[in-house]
Amino acid sequence: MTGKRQVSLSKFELEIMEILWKLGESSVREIQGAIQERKRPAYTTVQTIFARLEEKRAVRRTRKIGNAFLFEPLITRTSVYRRIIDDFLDRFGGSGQPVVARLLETGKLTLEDLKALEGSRGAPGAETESKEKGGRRR
Amino acid sequence: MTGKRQVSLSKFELEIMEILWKLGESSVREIQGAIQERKRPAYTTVQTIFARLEEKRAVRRTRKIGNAFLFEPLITRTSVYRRIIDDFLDRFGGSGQPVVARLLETGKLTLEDLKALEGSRGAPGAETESKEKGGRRR
DNA sequence: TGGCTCCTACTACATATGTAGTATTTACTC
DNA sequence: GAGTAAATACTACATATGTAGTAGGAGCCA
Repeated sequence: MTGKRQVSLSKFELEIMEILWKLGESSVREIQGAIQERKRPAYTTVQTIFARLEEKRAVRRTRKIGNAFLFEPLITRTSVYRRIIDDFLDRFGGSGQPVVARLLETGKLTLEDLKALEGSRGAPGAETESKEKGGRRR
Repeated sequence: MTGKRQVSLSKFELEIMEILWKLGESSVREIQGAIQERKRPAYTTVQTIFARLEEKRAVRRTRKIGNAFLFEPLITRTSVYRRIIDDFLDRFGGSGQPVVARLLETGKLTLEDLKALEGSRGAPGAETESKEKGGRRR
């Protein structure tokens, strides 16, 4: 492989990326506006994050509308998830058991989810990537 | 509740705590010695971490042996796990699905684990706390 | 008691991250 | 073309974290 170095995103960077993945090509203003009002940071703060995301090669400028740039993601949500999850699991000595236990405990994961996952297990091509549609609850 | 504020530990701090939970009351030297040689940091580095863990009320000094202090954990492994896992899940909008998918994908979680977890689900008192004995593989 | 060794207390410093201000520049409107 | 609004580019700064050096005190051995 040529480039494709594993980017690691901070919490806030990830939030910005989530919105960008959802909205697609967007301006800083649009992204900022899409953040929940309660936690909406200053415009320049979002801008700073974009600058950092550019450095990390996570996004790039596509074109200019008026005097504002539009950005688009350069990395997939799945690849980022992978990285974060793997990093995370490392901290637990590699076993996912406690994680899943906690997931069930808090209801973040249901038995139906488990069943579904068990079923898809081993089906070639049924990678995480194909599951991105999964409804996100909260 | 009086105190018991949620402590958040950094990656390295957690590693130190893991060793301390395993060995119980220990000196800085013992902890440092227990770290894999390949990644063993300077003695004073471990000491610095202990100072920070003290500030965070995660450990405390018990007594002195020779001119060295002994430390013991003040927080449980489970409570820390809870915190880390919850923080982590927050980043995913709350759904654990992709996490478990990735766990299965990498083999960090087996179908047997899932089955076991499914079984224990709903059994009152069968909280994560009671599972700390679970063998950690790596 | 004089050293030598080991430990503790402090200080230091780079990088990452959250957060935002200021100075310039760019575009559009008259 | 001049004015104004909005973006960009650059700078700044606090906190967290990884990492370790240095100075000075405590114990122990001869």
